[in-house]
This record gives sequence, C-alpha cells and structure tokens, in this order.
Amino acid sequence: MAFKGLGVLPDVVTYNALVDANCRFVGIDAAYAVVRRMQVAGIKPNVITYNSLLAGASRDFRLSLSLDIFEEMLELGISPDLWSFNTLMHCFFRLGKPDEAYRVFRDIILNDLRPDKTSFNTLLNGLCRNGYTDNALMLYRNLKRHGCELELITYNILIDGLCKAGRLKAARWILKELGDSCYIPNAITYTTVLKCCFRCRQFEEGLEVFWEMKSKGYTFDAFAYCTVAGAFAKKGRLKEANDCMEVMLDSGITPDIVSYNTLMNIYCKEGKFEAASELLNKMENEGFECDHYTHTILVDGLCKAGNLEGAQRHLQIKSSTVFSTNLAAYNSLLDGMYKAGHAKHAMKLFKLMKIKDEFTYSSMVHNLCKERKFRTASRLLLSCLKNGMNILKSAERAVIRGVRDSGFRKDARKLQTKIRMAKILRNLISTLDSGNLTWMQLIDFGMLQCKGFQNPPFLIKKNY
DNA sequence: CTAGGGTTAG
Repeated sequence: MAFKGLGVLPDVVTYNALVDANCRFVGIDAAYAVVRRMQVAGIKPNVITYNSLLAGASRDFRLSLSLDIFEEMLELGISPDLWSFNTLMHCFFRLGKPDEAYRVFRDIILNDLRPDKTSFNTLLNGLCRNGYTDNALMLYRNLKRHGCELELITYNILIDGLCKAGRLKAARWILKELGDSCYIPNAITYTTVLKCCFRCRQFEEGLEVFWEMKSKGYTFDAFAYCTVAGAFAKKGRLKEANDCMEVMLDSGITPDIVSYNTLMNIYCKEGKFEAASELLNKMENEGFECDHYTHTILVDGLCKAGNLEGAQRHLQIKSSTVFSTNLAAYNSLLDGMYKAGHAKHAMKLFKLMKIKDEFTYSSMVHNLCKERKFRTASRLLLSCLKNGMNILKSAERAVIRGVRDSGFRKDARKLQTKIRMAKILRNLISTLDSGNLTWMQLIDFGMLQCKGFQNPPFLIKKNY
C-alpha cells in the first residue's frame, strides 16, 4: 500500500474515513469493498465503520441491506450504539414502516441507551411523514412540558410536517411558539414557511415571506430559489419564474438536479422544447442522472403541448429502464390522452395501470364528467374511496352535480349517502391501521427517558 | 458516523 512508503500504516480511523467517503460519494458497494480490504489487512471494523455503512444504505433506500449490515454487526460482536439505532429508525421511517421504526425506538430503551435529541427529532419527523401528526404534536407538547431542551430543528420539523399535512393552524401556532422561544428562525424555517404559503395558495403571503427573508439578509440557496420559481411556474407566471432562476444562476449557485428540474419545468410550460432538450444534454454532460421528476416534467410537457406520441415514446424508453413505476408520468399521459380526445385509449390505459392514486382517479372522474358519462364517473369515484384513497373535492362535486342536473335527483342523493359511508369506512380502517395505542405508550415512555430519569427496567417489563 | 427546507401529474 502507498502508506507503507511513508512509514505509516493505515489504522481503523483511516479506513473509517475511507468507508464513509465511499458511502457518500461512490456507493455502498465500494464502501463494502473497503471494509473487506481492511479485514484482509487485519484491522477490525468498529461501530463507526458500521454506522457509516448503515447511513449509506439508508440514504440509498436499501432496507434489506441495512438490516443485513445490522445483523452482520451483531455477528461480529460489535454492539450497536445510539447512532446505529437512530440511523436504523430513520431508515424505517423513510421506507414508510412506522411500526418497525417504533420497534427500533423500543430497542434503544431495552439496550439501556438513553434516546437523545436526535432520537426525538428523528421520531418527530418520522411520525409526521407517516401520518401521525397528532402523535408528533403530543410528543412535542410532552417534551416541552417536561422541560426538555428543544432545538431549532425540532420546530422546523414540526412546522414542515404540519404544513404538509395541511394543518396550517397548528403550523402557525408552532411558528408563534418558535417566536417566543430563544431561537431565531433560520433559512430553513423561512423556506419551509414559504413552501407552506404556496401550498395553501397564499401566494402573496409567500412573496412577503420571500422579501422578509431577503431584507433580513439571509443568504438564498438553491432551496429558496427553486421554491419561489416553482410556485411562479405553477401559477403560470413563467416570466417571473425564469427571472428567479436567472438571479440564482447569476449569484453563482451551482445548479443541482432539482434546480435543473425546476428550469426544465419552466421551459416545458413555455413550450420551449428545444431549450429543454439542450438542457437535457447539458445535464447529461455534467454527469447528472435524470430522476423521475425530470421525466415526469417532460412527459407532462409533451402531453400538454399535444405531442402524445413524443410523450409515449419517452415513457416507453424509460419504462424499459428504471422508471417503470413512474405513476406521475402515467397520470399525465392518461390525462393527456383523454383531453386529446382518445377516451377509449385512456380507458384502456387506466385499466392496465396496476397502481393508481388519487390523481389517477380525480383526473378520470373529471374527464368522464366532461363527457357526461356520470354513471362510469360515480362508479370510479366510489371505488377510489373504497380503496382507501382521497379524491379531489371538485371531482366529487362534478359527479354529484352532473347526476342531479341530468334529472336523477334521487340517484344524486343516493350517491351522496354512498360517498359518506365509504368515507366513514375508510377513516375507520385507517384508525385501526394506525395502532394509536402503541404510539401513546411510546410517547409516555419517551417522556420518562427524556426528563432525566434513570432507565427504569421494571417499567419496561411491565409495559412491553 | 445519525435528524430538518426546494422540483412532477388533477
């Protein structure tokens, strides 16, 4: 090895740096190769080595690999520390497995490790992202009540989670509490609130926040610029969206994949497909991999421009590779087909689609109503609700109004009752699924840990 | 070595 020439031999710290760098910049497999090499060199990996691997697998959404790494760690006699558990918990939450994540949290306690601020921040974020905003709020309140020190990041997590769940009032409340705390909102807080305003169609308020952020001298990064440009683009204010991105590029920020996607979206909406294609080349030259946003933006843009063949061709190329499950792109194509007058083809595609979501159904229902096919529309609407999904309120209204106005007042009333029943059933099922009871236990138990009590093993045995 | 913000489809 090169080190030998210097008379210095690499030790575990050297290798750990190498493993972590490989995880971040090359890939988990390359990192694993380093681990094999260090074992050959007679150096034993330690908990830090494995934590790096775990984080790498988690970043790549490779759940089974994370579990393998964890198991391998145990087999080697390396006992996982709090960081290992935090990473694993985060991994499960990201994969939409809150119950597994909860089990990890329990393991932290069972292993006599005290959850730290990161554990609770990860927990709060994971709860929000998996539809447990109420529990997240409860946890936050309890943490506060017990005098736990909160961090700015805790507020940011909650504000974002509540906004994304559409709970604007609660988000505002937390924002107010942040104002009363010892923290000053940072750029992340501002971007979060900005995004929230745009989501709730409070466009002017969003721009006000934007100016306030500027006047307070916060440095704008790609996150802030793309949020604002994306909002402008959605509103159809393409000139302003373009200007925003120009300012960003002029300020010397190197565009990343999201910035390029934002630009691509603007070009497609402007109908500038040549510029879009040039941008695509530029991205590829700079070594960027197009992600499913890029492809969706292109497919949707082509559909809206009336180029259904182009969109279909693009999808076919991509579906042979990694994008066979790009639901958003298929939804775009479905809607585009219908709007272009190919109702039969659209229906065929709809039936072929194995995965559907509320976008799929809402778009179909809207288009069917325009065609005055209210029977089919109401059938689809009900099956959407029965599958546990939401449907756009406007789609629901269109069907009911359509049935009623075509002279079937009784049927319209019947449909309304059916919709109500389907919704009640859906909510019941989701309450059962959420298993609120375990979460309550978890939260009460978390309090004891955070308050500064020693681990009470008797309590663990009693409760679990 | 772990946690937070940005881009797509009705």
